[in-house]
Amino acid sequence: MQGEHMTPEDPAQPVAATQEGQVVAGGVEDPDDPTDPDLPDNRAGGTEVLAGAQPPRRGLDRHRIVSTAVAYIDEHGLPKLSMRKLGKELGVEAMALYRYVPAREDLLDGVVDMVVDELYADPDVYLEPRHGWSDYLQRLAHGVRRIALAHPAIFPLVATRPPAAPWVRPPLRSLRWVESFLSALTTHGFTDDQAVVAYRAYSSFLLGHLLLEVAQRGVAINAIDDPDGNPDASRHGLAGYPLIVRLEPELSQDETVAEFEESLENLINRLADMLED
Amino acid sequence: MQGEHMTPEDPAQPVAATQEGQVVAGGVEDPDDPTDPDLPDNRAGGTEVLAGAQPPRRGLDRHRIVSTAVAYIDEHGLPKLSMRKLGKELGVEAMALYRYVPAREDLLDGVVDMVVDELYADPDVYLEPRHGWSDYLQRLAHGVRRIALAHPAIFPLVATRPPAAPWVRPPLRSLRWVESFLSALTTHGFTDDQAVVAYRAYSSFLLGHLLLEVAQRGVAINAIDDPDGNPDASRHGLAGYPLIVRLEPELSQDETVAEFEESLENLINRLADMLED
DNA sequence: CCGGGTGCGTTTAGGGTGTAAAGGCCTCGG
DNA sequence: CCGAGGCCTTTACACCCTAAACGCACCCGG
Repeated sequence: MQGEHMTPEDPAQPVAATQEGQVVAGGVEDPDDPTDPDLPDNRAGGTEVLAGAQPPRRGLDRHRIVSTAVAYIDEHGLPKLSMRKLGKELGVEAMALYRYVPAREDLLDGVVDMVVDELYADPDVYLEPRHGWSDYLQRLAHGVRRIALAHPAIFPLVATRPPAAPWVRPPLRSLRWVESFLSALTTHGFTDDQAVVAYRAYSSFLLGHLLLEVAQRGVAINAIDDPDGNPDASRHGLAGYPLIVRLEPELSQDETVAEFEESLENLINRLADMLED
Repeated sequence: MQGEHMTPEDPAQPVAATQEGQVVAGGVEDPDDPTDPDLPDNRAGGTEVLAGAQPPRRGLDRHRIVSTAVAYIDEHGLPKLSMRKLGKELGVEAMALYRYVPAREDLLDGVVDMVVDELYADPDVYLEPRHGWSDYLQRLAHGVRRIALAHPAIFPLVATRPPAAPWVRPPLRSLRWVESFLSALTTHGFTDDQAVVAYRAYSSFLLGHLLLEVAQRGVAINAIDDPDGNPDASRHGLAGYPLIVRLEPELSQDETVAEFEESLENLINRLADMLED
């Protein structure tokens, strides 16, 4: 769009300048932007975490259960997951799962943890900052975004589920990443207080943006899955909302990539300003 | 995601002390900051959205059902709500509800809508900007925050549930507020594009921040509700995280009010800058 | 006055869910 | 060879959502 100031601090930005700008005419919303580098389909390295052995082997263990649950939720959505279905998926009776998983709630915790742990397998995200703190934040944000887009049905759980360390405000799932974050900042000029402030601002921005993005994506996907949604049906009671009607082209445009980039950059700039004071 | 706040029928009550309220000590501070103006207990005026007739009258209608559901979720948490329980609450069999509510999912939509509609009853939030656009944004943000804090167990639904107009990106629940937002900005110097950009940035900031805040609040409340949480248990595997341990005082401090204020102000400044270019 | 709708709540029923408890099978170590 | 676990299945219970049929009380036109 317009003003596009990258952080001058680090020319080796992991993400090239977003210059998609081109939009499919007719206001049609195609959620799969082929230029979005965080979309799973556009990822180069085939990082298939789930080693789907097609024949339902007889070896049952917690990891296999949880990863099957992840795949099942990815495919059918969270509400469809039940112990019985998951058992069937594994060629086993529901009760067998209870030898490895104490309860359904616990299973969901495991699902969240496993998905969050995909960050460790992401070659573009470093646990330790190698090219400065702002590069670190950029990479981490895109890594988390990749996870969100890869598991849109699971990501809301990350935000909703009670966290591991309740006394961390705001709480995030992975203590290891909190530690990594704080370390990256405190070793790069941030005071303790500044690092904590930065952590709060960063995590709430990231969560909010991705949750919204995933929600709208889920809707689009649901619409495909469940094609009773007449496209004109949503336009029904729009009589009283002239501005929404007028701005429909802009509103229905998928600017999530650009908006994400811009907000992230702004946040980082804000943190940089904080550093100078 | 448990809630413990009563419906604000009687705001004159000071901090509500739960009967089983053995206060859990430990690192978690008291989440009820008596200086936070958005907390329901610190609110002055009476916002009696829920007309709760104490005796279970025989008149059944959709509004009464939904508002009872809101109260029930506020008190017992979302997972405890079932048609049977809600029926019992209303002195009626579960199936009776189906004359007014097509299904449970629909009921939850109604719950979200009712909670969002509390904005209209908020005397401090104007549908039209009276003191400039930035005052409008401030008031709106605090109004939404008040709702989130009044219904911590319900607010995650607002973010999670598929929206009314899927083609609005990002989608928010209330078309009326989207319209109001766009109107406020476009009549105060914003171009159409700028207004849409502002809408995106604003809504994702607000959602992210409040979701995080409500989640951490829910945790603290859960700890009271369900006192199996040994305060030392959270400190279990903290051996490998020296920074978290060192920054524990800062991290466990409840800075949500200040952080909210600061982020909101920063966002508004950013929008103001956009206006000048 | 009456008799049939009509609105509203209840009963019944069927399939689904989480999970506690007990029962079978099969493979090991002594 | 035999007992002991480990691993999975069976059974059972309580609860869930909801479709369908049923009663009951009212109202309203004849």
